[in-house]
Amino acid sequence: MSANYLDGLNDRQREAVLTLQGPLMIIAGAGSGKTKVLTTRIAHLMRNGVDAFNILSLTFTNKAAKEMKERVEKILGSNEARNLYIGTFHSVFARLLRADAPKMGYPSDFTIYDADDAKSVVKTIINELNLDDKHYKPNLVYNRISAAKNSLIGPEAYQVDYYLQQEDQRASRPLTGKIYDMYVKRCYKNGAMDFDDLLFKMYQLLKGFPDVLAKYQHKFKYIMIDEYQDTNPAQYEIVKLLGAVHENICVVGDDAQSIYSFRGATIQNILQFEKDYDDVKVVKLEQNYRSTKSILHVANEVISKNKGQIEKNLWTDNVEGDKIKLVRTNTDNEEGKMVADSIAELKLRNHFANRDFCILYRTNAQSRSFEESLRRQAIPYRIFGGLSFYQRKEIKDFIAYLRIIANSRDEEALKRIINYPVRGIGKTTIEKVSIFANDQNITFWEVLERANEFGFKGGTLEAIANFVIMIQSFRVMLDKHNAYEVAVQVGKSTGIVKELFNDKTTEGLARYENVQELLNSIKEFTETPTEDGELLDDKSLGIYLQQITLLTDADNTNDENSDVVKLMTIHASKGLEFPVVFNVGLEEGLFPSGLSINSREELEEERRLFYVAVTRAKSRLFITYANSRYRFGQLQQNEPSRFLEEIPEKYLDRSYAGGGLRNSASMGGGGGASWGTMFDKRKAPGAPAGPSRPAQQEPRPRVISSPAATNHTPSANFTADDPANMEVGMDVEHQKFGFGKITSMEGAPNNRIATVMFPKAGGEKKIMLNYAKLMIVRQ
DNA sequence: CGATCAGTCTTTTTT
DNA sequence: AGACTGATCG
Repeated sequence: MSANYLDGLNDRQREAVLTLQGPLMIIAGAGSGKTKVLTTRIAHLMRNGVDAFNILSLTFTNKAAKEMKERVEKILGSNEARNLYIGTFHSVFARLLRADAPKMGYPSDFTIYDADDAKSVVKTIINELNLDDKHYKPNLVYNRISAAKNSLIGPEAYQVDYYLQQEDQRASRPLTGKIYDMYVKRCYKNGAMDFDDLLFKMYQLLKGFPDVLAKYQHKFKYIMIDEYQDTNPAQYEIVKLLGAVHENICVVGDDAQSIYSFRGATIQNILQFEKDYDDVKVVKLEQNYRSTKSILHVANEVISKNKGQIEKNLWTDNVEGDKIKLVRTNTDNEEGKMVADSIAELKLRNHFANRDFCILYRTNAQSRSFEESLRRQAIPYRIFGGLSFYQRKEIKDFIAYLRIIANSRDEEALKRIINYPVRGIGKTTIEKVSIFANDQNITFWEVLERANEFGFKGGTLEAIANFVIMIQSFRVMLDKHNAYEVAVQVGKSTGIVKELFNDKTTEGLARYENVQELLNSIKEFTETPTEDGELLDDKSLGIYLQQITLLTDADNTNDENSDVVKLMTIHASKGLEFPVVFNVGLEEGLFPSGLSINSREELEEERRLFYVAVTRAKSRLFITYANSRYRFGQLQQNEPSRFLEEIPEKYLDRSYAGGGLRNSASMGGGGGASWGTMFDKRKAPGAPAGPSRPAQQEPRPRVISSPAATNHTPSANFTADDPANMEVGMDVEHQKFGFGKITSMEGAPNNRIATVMFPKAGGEKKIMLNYAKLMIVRQ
């Protein structure tokens, strides 16, 4: 009865929680207790008589939604919270669309295409138009389509939009609009929506069907939106429509943490919220409960370099804490080693657990050197992001069967498994089916069903017929059996499970286990009733498929009890916090990304990203960068990131050498051979080697290949030397060309080109030192 | 038809 | 360096 859940709030937080009516904007600085405010506010609404069914709460990740629901339940001490409409934009809209999709000609259990499926459709269309897919890159075209949808521009509008047409002309891809048009029609024919459709179609539904709009306007009397700074125009318009009647809209966000513009998000949504409604109340949460003063100082300094922010002053009562440790290494591998050594040492000296550490990088590709070094130290780790469980090949293959069972129009799924496992339906046949389907304007599946009418004969016809019968038998089964039982049957009938079981390689074993895990997850799903008690029987398969498509890696694998070091991109770390954070790869071209330094807007977004990275840390923060690293197979020399210059020297500790076990960062510069790590990396293949393959107890990292990818090098101790040290007259070794002598040298200091005489490899060759790997044999 | 191999191309972040 | 594609051979 008593509202003692209000007791733990500070004044600002309480004000936000108590403001229930009218438009409200909460500017929530990093670590300011945003989730607490959101959940308490929902609880407070419910305590004040608002029915959970009338509250819509949109979050950025599924995990955040789940967490909020649990916390509301805890505050209220009841399970009423299960009736809240809470989830990501995409998952909530998918659920709403299920009810009304037929109004727009889609099946209610429409398939949701993930980015891979969507790109595949785009590619098919590009090929059908006989366009060169090297000019019309499916990726680029798809991104363009995606951006259009997120701005609510349909194919018709796209093709008459002067500005967009100009852009496509300039990129010499004038037919992009045409592809867009065909893409939309093809998805429709396939009974499928892509990620962006979940927003676009939702908008069209509300716009095109006033009764539906009225229904939801009435239903959602209170709307809350988290991470508002990362919403796009489509989301903005939908929210505006839904909230138009009651105007009880509460948005929460932090303009300083807007990092998703590449996905169509626009920071303008939050900057202009005050102008969108009359009498907007603004509450700023400025007290940070997460980080030390040192960390917060750095964060504030960094973000102050951006222009046009909502004014705020983030402060904390926490201790001063250690200075930020700034560490420079020679190479990316040394960076990895330094981080792993430091983790080992901190565990030893300060009794940190593995789970207290997080390594944050700008791009997924950077994980490699950390994986290697952590393995060498036998420190268990887990990579978040990248492929989600459901995007692994073996899982996607299996799921493709379920998809085609649930929706016979799903051409992408069909093409994926029509010949997996091999059953004699090859490329030529698929091509033919495709052409018939397009000509007759029927689905791929229908052509298969009526294969004899289209002139297929002999073995091919038989193979098709058997396939069709098998899929039909699964569909029949679905009437009396749940999704799990059908899935098990699929595994049996197709022979997939058996095939994987018989593959005794490490990868094969992992794949087999993954499929078993998939079956378990289906079982769990079929045995758990939905939130609003929806009956699951016949529809369950379609709903299951829709849900898993919207899951990300970070959503489902976040078991707090596993004690592992976490690795992820900064984007993926949004909303999380860790006692010790390593922010790595602070180099020009990498962070800020070389693709984002050409406009003020892009650069500022990179800076916000850095701000996000810094504010993830609770007590200790390391920032690292390397003089050189391999990128796309080439050795690159990098300048330190410009962001580092923006941090006042007084907040930095540059003396940290890394782990204390060995000084891995012998300050580059002059002197020839240095590099403490030069030798331990490549224990010659035959050498007795210590823990050559540690970490058996690893928490099953994703299926990664080759633990110790040893290059088959001419010399056992081959090491690429720093180009800066090379001079005319030196004897050198090249991985491919063998031994040679440098006869002359040219080019700019940072891009030197050596002419090398290789007696055994056809004489003189010009070698770009930044790219090729040369080792100095004799100076 | 399908598996293997060499040659080509990429080059940010993700619901 | 790694993924992907196209060509070649069984």
